[in-house]
Amino acid sequence: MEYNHREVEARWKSKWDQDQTYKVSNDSSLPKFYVLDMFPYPSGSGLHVGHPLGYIASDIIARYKKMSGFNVLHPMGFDAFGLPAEQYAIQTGIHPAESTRQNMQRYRDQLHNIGLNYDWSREVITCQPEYYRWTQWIFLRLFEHYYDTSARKALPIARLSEHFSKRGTEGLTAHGLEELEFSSEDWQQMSALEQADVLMNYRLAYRKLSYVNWCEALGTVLANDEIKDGVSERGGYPVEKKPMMQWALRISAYSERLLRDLDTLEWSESLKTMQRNWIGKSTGALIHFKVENSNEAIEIFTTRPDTIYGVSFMVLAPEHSLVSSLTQDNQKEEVRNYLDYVAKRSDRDRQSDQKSVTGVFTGSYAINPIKGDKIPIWISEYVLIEYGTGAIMAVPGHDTRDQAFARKFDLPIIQVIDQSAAPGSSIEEKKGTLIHSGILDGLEPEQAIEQAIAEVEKRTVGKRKTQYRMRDANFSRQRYWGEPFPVWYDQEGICHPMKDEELPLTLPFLQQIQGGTEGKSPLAAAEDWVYFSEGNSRETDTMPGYAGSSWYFLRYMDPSNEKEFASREALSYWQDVDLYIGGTEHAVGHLMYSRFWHKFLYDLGYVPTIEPFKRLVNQGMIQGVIDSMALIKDSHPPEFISEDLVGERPSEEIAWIPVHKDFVKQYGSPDAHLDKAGILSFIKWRPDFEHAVFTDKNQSATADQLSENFCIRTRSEVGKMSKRYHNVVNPDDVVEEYGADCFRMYEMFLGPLEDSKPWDTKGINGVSGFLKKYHQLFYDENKNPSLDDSAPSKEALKALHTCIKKVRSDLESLSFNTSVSAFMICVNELRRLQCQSKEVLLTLNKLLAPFAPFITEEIHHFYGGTGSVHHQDYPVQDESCLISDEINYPVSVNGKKRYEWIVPRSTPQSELENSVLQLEEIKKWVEGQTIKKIIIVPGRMINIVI
RNA sequence: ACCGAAAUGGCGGAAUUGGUAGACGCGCUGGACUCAAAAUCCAGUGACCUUCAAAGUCGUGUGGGUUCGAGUCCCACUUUCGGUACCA
Repeated sequence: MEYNHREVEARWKSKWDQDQTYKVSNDSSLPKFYVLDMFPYPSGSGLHVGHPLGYIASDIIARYKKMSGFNVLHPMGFDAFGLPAEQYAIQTGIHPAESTRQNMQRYRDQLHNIGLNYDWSREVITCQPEYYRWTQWIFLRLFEHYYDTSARKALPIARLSEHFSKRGTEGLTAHGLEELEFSSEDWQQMSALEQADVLMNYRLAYRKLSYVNWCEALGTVLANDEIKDGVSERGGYPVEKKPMMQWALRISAYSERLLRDLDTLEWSESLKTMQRNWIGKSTGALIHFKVENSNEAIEIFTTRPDTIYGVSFMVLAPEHSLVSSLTQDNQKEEVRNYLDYVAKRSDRDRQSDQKSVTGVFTGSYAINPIKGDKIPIWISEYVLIEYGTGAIMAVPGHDTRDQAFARKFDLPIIQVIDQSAAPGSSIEEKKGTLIHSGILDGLEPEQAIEQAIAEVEKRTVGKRKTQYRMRDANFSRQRYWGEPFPVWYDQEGICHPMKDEELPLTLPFLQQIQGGTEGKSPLAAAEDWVYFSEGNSRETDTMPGYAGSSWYFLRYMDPSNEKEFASREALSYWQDVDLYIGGTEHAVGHLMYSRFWHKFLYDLGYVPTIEPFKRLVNQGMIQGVIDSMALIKDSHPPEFISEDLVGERPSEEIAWIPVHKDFVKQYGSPDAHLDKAGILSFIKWRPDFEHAVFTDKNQSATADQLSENFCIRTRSEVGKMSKRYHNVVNPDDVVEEYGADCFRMYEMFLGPLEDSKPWDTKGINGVSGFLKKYHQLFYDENKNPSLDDSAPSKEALKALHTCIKKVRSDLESLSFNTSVSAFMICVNELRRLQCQSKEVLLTLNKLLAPFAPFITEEIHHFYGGTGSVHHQDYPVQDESCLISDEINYPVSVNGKKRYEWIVPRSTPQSELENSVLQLEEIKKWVEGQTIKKIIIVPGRMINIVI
């Protein structure tokens, strides 16, 4: 009998909705388990087959845990504020709220189709005022707190004002941007604005001058990503580094805790390493270098104070505040030209392009505070203003970048460590003995570092410092589609928080969304909203995408609470996320910000755990294949040629035009090409190429004149699946053709969850065939039950329990691909055995339920099961069914396998050793040789060494 | 450039602590059924050598190393993917 997935799946989908099969209660005596997916941004191209990979995995785990006796929270929502909706609005005039609403509905339908067991009543949407009210509320808490370095936690800012009025900055233990020093009298005499500025220096949410990539033509700030060769990727407009007052979050205050608490998490070592490197803790010294003939000093941070005698020049970042004052008249022109050049380069370019070393001399000199010599001060793009102090002491003898710079500009390279005793070590390794280094001579680098720090501290020209690479997070966006800041500025420019009861501050509706000029945000256009009362004005920047996503997992615990972001009871029951699954692209950004917010909320006593995500797994990306046709540049009429004809043509003569995947024959294979029909579809899609000429091996003609056997090959590359490349594969199409069960199992079967892999539908027939065979086990030709109550055979029980054991251990390690193959092996075996035992097959049906929720629910009810199959107990293996009486030993000679030897399990080792040499197949290999030893690994293998 | 990951048949991938490389599936080849095709079922399928078979040799990105034994551990490299702070 044929299994009709369309009918069965539609029926159970609505039955599950109706019965609220997946509704989760906070009121339960059962132990909790919280499985979370990274919620999607609802983009205009819909869900593609890559998204569900992680969702299916978490769904299987959620169902498995539920069947194992847990109360499982498995929610879904939308990260609904974001740039694409805003850009779409600018292009089309459709309001982001509207396009986002439509996209979300499409996503919901798609997710529903896959049979995911979300409790949709807990849906969280970041762009809704009911939600972002609490995002704003958390922002106000950040604004109202500072980080106390002694208490090692966030404390109310009011304590600071109190401290200042009593003692000034004396004994201050607050994490600040700049080190300030003033007395209590100074504080009393400050104006309200001055006091506000001082406090701003310590708030966890604060305003500071930051550099952004400003594009005047687009009226917006750009990400480094959006800049190519110094101009905007979109439109090719000039981009400049512009200083602007921006909100920032003081994540740097939490560096040490973010670093230390990584040890408590069940995350992959590689991911923890990435976070550790991102935090980038390093110890060293801050050292001041006086500028010759000036009162100025340059502050630098170095991890290698031991090499201070090797400093032969200093380098400032081009944006460094001392650049203009240190530039001598005769260098002015050159410096200005250089700054113009640097302004056009992104941070990425500046770091990655290390072959072309650039820089300019300021004309000024600094004095080495230990050695006392005079050294030139240069400016170079390889020093970044955002890292450290934005200035370095250059030691070309022991730093490769400094060395490249010294070579290029012919500056002295001084060796201060004799590394001859450690051959093969790089110049940067801390191996050898200090030389030419005065008081440090003869020391090893590690000792010399300590000695040098002691020396600079003694001379009060510097001090020991632990530095973190992680910078404070920029929290302002000059965008419309984001959370408004719940603050306002008075006439003096003092920033005031709104009251909690005034929240939410809703985003005003703008008919036209436009980038401003000179850094103004689109919200500036909503004048009634901005100037809400006489002399006062609102902040016109909005919060970035990660604001809403930094705490959404807490809201799922109590999504409709209007009094709190979540109740104490809900928080104390659900605690934290037990398993979090999402893409590796969030490895540092989102995961670091969420951890920071969570720790802050912990400090304030709102959440019970120090970390939000106990176990985390990054699923790999499912990539698409991007097919492009070769267009000869500047050809008239435009000429496309087959990929195999491109041959030796220089790459600058060819433009690669992406082709919609639906036009491509043999899509995803090495033989991918367009035939005549494909070309006709292509010109219908791209009418601008209507008169183009297409050339393959045999002919060259316009579209309508092509012969039937025409074949133009395309270039295929693996890349992101995205609307931009016209290669999005919609899960709905796969579900329609093969069913959700099949789609789910096929995605899992593709390979390990954590690996990236290109999408390919070719193998899906294997899983589809499996489900058909599975179905046939339960039904005879007349749709009647084919199972009975007969006692199962020993072989059938062994097949079943082998499968249970494998699947259970695979579920714990999230190895879904091998559990699918375990099911295949089991079903093949039970078919071969013609097993008709209810005991075996209905147990197998429960085992498969988390993977294939529809077909198993159908079978469960067909055999009179009550309730949902998804509420049954998950099968447990019976080890006694698994033991075999024989062992199959591979017998190797010198590590090369020569024979397979089956012996009874009970054979003692001594007997194995004696009789293995009597085997005919082994004798011929060892005859006449001296046997050195025989290695027997019990139950595993035997190796004879000669 | 820096940080992280990956590389195994024609393809996706499998392989407890180092212990039978290629499970499972796709594809392909041959056969059965059929007038024929599709579907289904059965058998074969890493490469080389060999008339066939048996047997053998080689084989997990490249080059070295450790070991009785290396896909797995160590060193050096190549390529691809993700991230690098305003894409999400």
